[in-house]
Amino acid sequence: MEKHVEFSSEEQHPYDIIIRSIRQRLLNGEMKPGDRLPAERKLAEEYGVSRNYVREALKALEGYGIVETRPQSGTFIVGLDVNALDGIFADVLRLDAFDFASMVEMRAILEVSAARMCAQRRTEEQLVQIKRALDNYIAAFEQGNQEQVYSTDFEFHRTIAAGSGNTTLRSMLMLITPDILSSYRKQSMCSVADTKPLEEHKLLYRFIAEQRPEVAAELMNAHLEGILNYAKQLRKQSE
Amino acid sequence: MEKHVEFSSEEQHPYDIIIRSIRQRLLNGEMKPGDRLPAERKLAEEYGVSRNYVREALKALEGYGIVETRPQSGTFIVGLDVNALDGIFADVLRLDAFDFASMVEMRAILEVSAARMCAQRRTEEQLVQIKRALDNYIAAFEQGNQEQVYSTDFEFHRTIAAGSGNTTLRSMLMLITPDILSSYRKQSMCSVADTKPLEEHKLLYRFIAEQRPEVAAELMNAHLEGILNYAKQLRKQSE
DNA sequence: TTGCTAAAATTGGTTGACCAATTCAAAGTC
DNA sequence: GACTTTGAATTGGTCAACCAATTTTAGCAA
Repeated sequence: MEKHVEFSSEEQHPYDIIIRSIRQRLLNGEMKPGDRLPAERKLAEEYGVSRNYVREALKALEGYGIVETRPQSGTFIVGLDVNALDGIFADVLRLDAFDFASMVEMRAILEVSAARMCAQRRTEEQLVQIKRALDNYIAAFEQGNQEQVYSTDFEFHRTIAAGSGNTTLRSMLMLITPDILSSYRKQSMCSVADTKPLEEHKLLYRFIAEQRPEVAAELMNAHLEGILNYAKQLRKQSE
Repeated sequence: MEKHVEFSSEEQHPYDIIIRSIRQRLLNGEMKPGDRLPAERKLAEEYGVSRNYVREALKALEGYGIVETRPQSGTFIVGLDVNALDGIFADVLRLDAFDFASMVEMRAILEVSAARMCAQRRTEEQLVQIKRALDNYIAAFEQGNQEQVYSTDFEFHRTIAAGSGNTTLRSMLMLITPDILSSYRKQSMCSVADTKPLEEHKLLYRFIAEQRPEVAAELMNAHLEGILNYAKQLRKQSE
């Protein structure tokens, strides 16, 4: 293989190639759950890539629970059913291909749950932080700074997620929000001209302060409705 | 720094140290959103670690949308509000500390949504795959193989998530399920002796086949109720 | 002073080499 | 023959060095 050649957009990244290949070995029956897969050096040589890429790929697979790696011993396929494993593989390979419609839809589900749980369980300290985020949002609105509005809007929603008391929910929301934000920017959604979201944020804070879970959840749902409809349109278009 | 010293459980992994430090610089005001952070070599030298760890940490931060790295140019902090950025940092640092209660609670939220959406939108082909997973599950049950039951149960739920048509939902579920599964194993939950989940799976398949979203969602909720109660107990204990 | 050009320094991307822990099999012992 | 010992080979973990693209700077010309 040529040395020091950057990977053009046409050819796949070694990362993908390796993961796909390991998946193939599993489907072929060449390897079974529980087996130890070839050493990193071996894999690197087979695919004609550096060991770094192999390690990177294996690390990703480990993150998804497909393999376990024991130092100075080897990397092993976990003892799940082949079908189950293949399902995870499919997800790992597509993970960066989160389509926008799915993300937005998912955001709505998570945010509504977060609002409900936050109204139920928020501590006083968390409420203070939500209030602070709200104030920053209002200030950005009055200032008319579009970029600041995005940023503080994001922060407001994040504090609510934190107030849900569910660390997993919070992390998952964080996982998709940056992508969604950048999409908003491109499409110039949530213009600063529209004051409706501002009122909704204020009201949302009140419901959370008053600990009214269902009302808060409903309002959050309404708050994201515009975006949801947009997602539905996208879904229809792609059909 | 000593060479080739494995990191004991007491001292933190370089990965964490680097991320924490970058966060600190941001909070100090030493760096602002949009700034370029020091070169990888510089950071490596400062923290007395290898460049590998710096790159690993930066890659993680890039994955969470905190920084953007441009080849041969540098790594830049994205232009979000400082508060917003710090929120993400908190999540990145805690990500591997998904507490079990949160994960289980989250799983229930995701699975109920998945069941509903699956009943609405599943294609015929997806239905076939769900049926196949169900049959494997039943077979494992009759065979009395506990490990196989876990595995096929997991696969059944996965096919439903796939049938939801929402790739993000699917990926998120995949993200937490392995951890949950391993916890189940440790606690010997969902024993093969109990045939209730078996009946629920059969019924769930029927509702999805008949395209009855709300009933399917309700049943899924009931199906996970036992686990949810367990999570609530854990939450109370930790309070 | 201003604008342009080229070379030197800096950057992230990539690779090969080294390290200690583990594994495994052959030699040794009873 | 069964068990133990030992050392060589293999493993993942770590690090330093090299590469090409980019950025910065120094020099020169107008």
